[in-house]
Amino acid sequence: MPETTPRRRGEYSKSAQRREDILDAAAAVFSRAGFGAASLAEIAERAGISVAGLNHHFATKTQLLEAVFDRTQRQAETFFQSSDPIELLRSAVSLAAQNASDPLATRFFAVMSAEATSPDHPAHDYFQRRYAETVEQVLASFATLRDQGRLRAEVTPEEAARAYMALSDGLQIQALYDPEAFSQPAMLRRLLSSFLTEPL
Amino acid sequence: MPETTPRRRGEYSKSAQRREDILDAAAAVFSRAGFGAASLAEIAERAGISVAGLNHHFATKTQLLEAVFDRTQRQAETFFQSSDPIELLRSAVSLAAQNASDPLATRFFAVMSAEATSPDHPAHDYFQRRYAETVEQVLASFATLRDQGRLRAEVTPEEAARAYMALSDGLQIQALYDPEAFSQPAMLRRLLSSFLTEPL
DNA sequence: GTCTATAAATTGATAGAC
DNA sequence: GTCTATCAATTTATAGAC
Repeated sequence: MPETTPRRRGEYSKSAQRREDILDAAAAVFSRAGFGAASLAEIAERAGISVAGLNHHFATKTQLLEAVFDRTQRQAETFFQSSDPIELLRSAVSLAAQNASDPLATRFFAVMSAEATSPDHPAHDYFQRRYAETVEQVLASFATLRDQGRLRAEVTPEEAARAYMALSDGLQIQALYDPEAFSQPAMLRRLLSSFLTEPL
Repeated sequence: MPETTPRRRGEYSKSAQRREDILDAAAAVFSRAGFGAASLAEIAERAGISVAGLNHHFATKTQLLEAVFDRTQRQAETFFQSSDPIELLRSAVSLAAQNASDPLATRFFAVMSAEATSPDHPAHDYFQRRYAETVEQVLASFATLRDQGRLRAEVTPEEAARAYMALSDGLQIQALYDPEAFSQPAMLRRLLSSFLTEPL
């Protein structure tokens, strides 16, 4: 990148790196304390910056939380792209494997999705929309499977969809309390298979 | 009760009622804010008492949280008493119905079980023990069902036990975001049935 | 962009009167 | 058993120097 560029060399990337550091620190503190009890002082300390410096990048605590969501959202978007329903279920199992290897991110979402059930929580609308969208998407996949005769007759597509989401959320909690007790992806794969006429 | 009793008439019951009021208020605030962000001032205000008066009944915030757990524990103990495994699963469905009618208590446990996955949370040991005990109990029931040939061969007792717990926890979150979308007990009953060789 | 200094409010908890 | 008054610590956010 030549020096004629308006932005001096390294300036942007250094600032962007600082932003990433802050978001890492914020995710860690939010996941442990929840939103309300998380302190900007601790986030700033973890990020190696002062509170005033932190407030320069993110003016308010809520904006900081939203920035953490935006980032993880961008990272997750690449995960569910296949249109083949079986492939999508396999992606879900892969996602469980990723969750098992990243307890911090797992706890962040577990804590936020629980406390954001309160209507006045800053992430309430985000999660309400997110759950509604996920139900729709997974439901569509199971509906396709049913039309192909690959869903067991005892289970409706909606039941399978809500069950998948509940199993995913619930197994993460269990794994956080006892990571050695079971394999999250293996358990999820076998339970999803129990809804199908063929193994996953 | 004659006046010669050391405890004056009505004194105990009034104090006990105040305690109940405080625990109600505490459960409401803890469920919305989590433990760390819950303020004693708000709890005291809801209970119609000063903060100092609150501290007279419960010396510390942690003791207050533990008292809320103790009470709900006592209330829930009467729920799972049957030794017949099918009856125990039916009790689980009834419990889901009760949860659906009490979103405040539901959110209290959802929020606490998520944030207590952090090892330094005041309720961490409580939930870790609670989850381990529940796995054991439900596992034993499904093992009995398997021995009786009432559990589908594709599902192991441990998978069924962890699935039940995950479904229970996960469906509660979904119901908190969209209470009208589905019937929690009906969904749980049908999903549990899908693990069995006979409808529940 | 990052800092020090500071504001204004709130925190959990205690002391002591009644 | 409940109160007022108070404590020291921490909270989010801002102002202004560099």
